[in-house]
Amino acid sequence: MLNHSAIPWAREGCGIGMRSIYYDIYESLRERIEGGEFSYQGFIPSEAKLVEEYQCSHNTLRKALSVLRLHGYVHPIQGKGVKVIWQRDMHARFVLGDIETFREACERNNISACTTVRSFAQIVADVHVAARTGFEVGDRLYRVERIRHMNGLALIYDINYFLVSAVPGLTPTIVEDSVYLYVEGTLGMRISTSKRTVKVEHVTNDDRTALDLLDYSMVAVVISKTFNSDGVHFETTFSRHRPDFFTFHDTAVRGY
Amino acid sequence: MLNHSAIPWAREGCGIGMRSIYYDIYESLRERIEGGEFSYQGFIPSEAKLVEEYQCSHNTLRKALSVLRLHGYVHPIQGKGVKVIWQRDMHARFVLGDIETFREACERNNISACTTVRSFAQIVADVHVAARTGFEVGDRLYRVERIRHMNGLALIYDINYFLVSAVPGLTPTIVEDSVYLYVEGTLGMRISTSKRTVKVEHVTNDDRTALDLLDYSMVAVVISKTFNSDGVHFETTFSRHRPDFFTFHDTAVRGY
DNA sequence: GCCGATTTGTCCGTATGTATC
DNA sequence: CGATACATACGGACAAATCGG
Repeated sequence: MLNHSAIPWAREGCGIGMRSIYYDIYESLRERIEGGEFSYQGFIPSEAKLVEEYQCSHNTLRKALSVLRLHGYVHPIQGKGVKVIWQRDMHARFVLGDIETFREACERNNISACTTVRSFAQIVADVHVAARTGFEVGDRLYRVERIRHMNGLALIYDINYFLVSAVPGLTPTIVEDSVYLYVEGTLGMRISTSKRTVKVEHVTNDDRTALDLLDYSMVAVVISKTFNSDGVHFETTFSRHRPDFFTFHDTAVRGY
Repeated sequence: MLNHSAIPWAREGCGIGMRSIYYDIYESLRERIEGGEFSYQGFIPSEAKLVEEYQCSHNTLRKALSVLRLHGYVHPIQGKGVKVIWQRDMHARFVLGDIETFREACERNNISACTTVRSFAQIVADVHVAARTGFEVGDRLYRVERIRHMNGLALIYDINYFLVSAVPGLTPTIVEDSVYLYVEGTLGMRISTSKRTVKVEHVTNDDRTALDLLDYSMVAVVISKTFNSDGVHFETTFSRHRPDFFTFHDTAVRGY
């Protein structure tokens, strides 16, 4: 079964899964919606019925519903019911945000993907780096450049900065595989919040040499600042995408 | 006082405000964080203390905290406390997403802003329009083109599609002022969920004539599908931004 | 290493308000 | 008006994580 989430740490097999009643109910209802049991613009059963069905409390079910709402699956209407507003997205070539990661999208489309490490170094943040990354001047950082390939095309150019004190023992080999597997698996670190910013920038000389850019003169840039379970900002990543392979999804909900 | 939210319907003066205890507490804590009472990486008072202070229940306070968390203000750590992870963003010229709208950003920077209507028409969705907007073939739609100016520069080119049955009586005059004021004020419609997609596209001939593009060859495009309080998809908007005046913010939280 | 105090996380049951039909 | 359904709020209970003695 698929886990539709672009947030790296939300993938299956990473870290400890969300074992809680409300999350299980959320996943169950999500699958029932995606499976077509409840159709677009239709209503799911009432809270009372679902409480009976899942044998849980009112509050627990409401928590599950609130997560469904935040992810854009349903829309509750006071006095009427909870309406389904999710539709399958037909023609998204490459989706970031709520949907899936680079690797997941590749797997789903049966596209061969691989990652190569362009550079790996330990640095100390100077004024310039600190301003760009949000770290403090003097912080020791790993600086990693990686290139994501799809079907032999270099399409994403990632520049990561990791706080050494939070992610000790990082190596080029680990980085070529999966940093999150190392961070959550070996180090046992939990990751929680990610603040992301999307911009559009002119291509740099590095972009030109790193990516298969055709004649594109600009790239989509996702700047992601990630916090671990201690609330420490331990990573900043600049993800530079060729425009035609870039899509970013987001759901905004009133009152949340 | 400022309401920092880019989601149009979350602005002050639109519709009925969020009058609830948990939301008042959320706003209070947000202001205390932004005001510097609690500093970055510091802890806010414990749940028990805040329950005492705000004279509310455990659960109500937790709801306020969950909203703070979803907005990227705090990070709770089990057994320790709730850590502040919000920092003031220094050098964002123009921010979309969680922060503010075009109009708000202009007001904040003391920049004169205005909107001009480029075209206004009623159409019936054909196969092409339906596929692009998510409406059904045959739906009657208002199609509106507007240009947002800052300091005399045409920087954003908005193409809106409104469902006529949901937003009857729309006129060019209303559209030049504020659609949301009309929709929420006059029609009394509540707006709830907005699904947004960010892409980067080549400039079109329309972009060239509508915007002051300098030598940019691409634009940032925000495609926004908005649902009203009945869960009906009533608007799709394509917002085409000059790249250097475009920033999109987002906060992703594990378990939500 | 253990224990107890503190703090957050989850869950339950209940009551009341508000909107829809 | 009453029945239904979602929204908010309260209070209590226990689990899990952290920290200090």
